[in-house]
Amino acid sequence: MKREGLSRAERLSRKRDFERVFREGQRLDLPYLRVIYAPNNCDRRRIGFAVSKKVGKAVVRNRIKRLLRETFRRHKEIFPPHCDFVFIPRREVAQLSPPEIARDLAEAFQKCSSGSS
RNA sequence: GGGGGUCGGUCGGCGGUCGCCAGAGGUCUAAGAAACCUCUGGAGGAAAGUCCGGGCUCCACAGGGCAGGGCGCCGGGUAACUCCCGGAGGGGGUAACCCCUGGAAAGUGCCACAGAAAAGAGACCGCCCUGGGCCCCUGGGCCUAGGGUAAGGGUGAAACGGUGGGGUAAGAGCCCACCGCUCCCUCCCGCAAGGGAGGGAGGCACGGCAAACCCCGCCUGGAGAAAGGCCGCAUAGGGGGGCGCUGGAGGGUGGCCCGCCCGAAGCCCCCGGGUAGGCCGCUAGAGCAGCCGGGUAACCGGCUGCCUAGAGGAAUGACCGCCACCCAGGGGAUCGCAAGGUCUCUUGGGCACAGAACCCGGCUUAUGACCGGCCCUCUCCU
RNA sequence: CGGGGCGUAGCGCAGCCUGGCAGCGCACCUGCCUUGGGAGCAGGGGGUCGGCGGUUCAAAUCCGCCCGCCCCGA
Repeated sequence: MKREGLSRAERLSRKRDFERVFREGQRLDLPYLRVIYAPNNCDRRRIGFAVSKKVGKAVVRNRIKRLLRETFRRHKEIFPPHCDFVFIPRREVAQLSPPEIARDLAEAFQKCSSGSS
């Protein structure tokens, strides 16, 4: 598999996958983004989106998903392995760039893992 | 040159790094899947809102009536339309041009406030006549009762033709002339809505609102791609209730009735329980481009060429560089008396609205900028 | 994909169907009462009727289009 690729196998596409993450997952909050993640039993990280219509029109929602997908694709190493992630963004995400989001997420995951260990 | 009207077109280009979706081919493999490689294709004029109209699919056929809903000058276009084109009448604008459209002499209803009166008119003030009383006194004034009067005043969005004359106690289409209006007839033009001309009748009746009920005419069965079809899995069987067992329960998707069809022994409802995975539908079509022909036009016909996203928790992207385009500031060159124009360099900023979810035709709404055609108007020069 | 509801004063709501006055409660302001406050009493101010058009003499109300919020069904 390509290191910086993002194929369909790396995405969540079933209602029951989403429901499992929401039910069993941990929360990670940024001012502009909430990530819920839970361990899965496959050998890779998978992502999914829950973007409310309140965030914006279809163009804005699509842009947010693309930015977050790009962030994940370029910086998979900062995410915990063997987990499913659901991103719940706020509208401010549309104004950010992938490196900024990656920096904030890396910091947050760092703090989270050091706090739990 | 300025302002305006109208019709149409375009959505930036090139390159780089890392990626996404679909299809085809290949590598690998016993085969398939996965993975990887190559090639090709990959958002819009509104893809939007979901406001109309169709196609398609299912409901036996999509049949009749009622209810409900929609539309409304005339003719044409179309698969169809509430859309489009052409015309008619009315209104607005100097004009190009734009906007509006059945019936109020079938009925019902409403027209607040103000005003005397608001719709088969109406007497508040005023004007006039008559009776009575009082006052100055051959005439009038004031008060009062009855009557006449729609010319004048004032109210209102709206007050039941206008001007002039006759007439009268005062007035009034009461009568007359002209203008306006209504109805009828004939002729001409037009498919028609309607227009024009001529003649006749009528003193004039018919206020407004149907985006109030309504009347008239026309259209309209229902649901929607989670339509629908195939495969797989499941439909175990627990509890309660109802109606039937042979001219018949019940069912066949929309409100009712009829009709029609299925249904001969079971069927229906509620609680509880189970399922919600894959494939097809899914993109070649009222298709797009060019040319020719018909038509004032919308549009139609013929020929040739082309294949142009099709998928899900959702692809068409992220970040750079260069060049275009627009705006603002500064520098230079040049034309000009000047305002300013043209070219060039540079700095900064801008480059909208918006993302296919079965497919088309429209409507509506959101939008930065550029390009082009035609037309109107004002100003200047020759 | 289909359907429904709401938007009126700072807040919560009537009025809309059947068109002419925009109203109610709480809150706010002023005065009285009280040593002061609260309560009470009396008086008062405040609304582009979500926006833009249209019909009408007249629109919160009727008819279009748009905006925002909320809720259903498959």
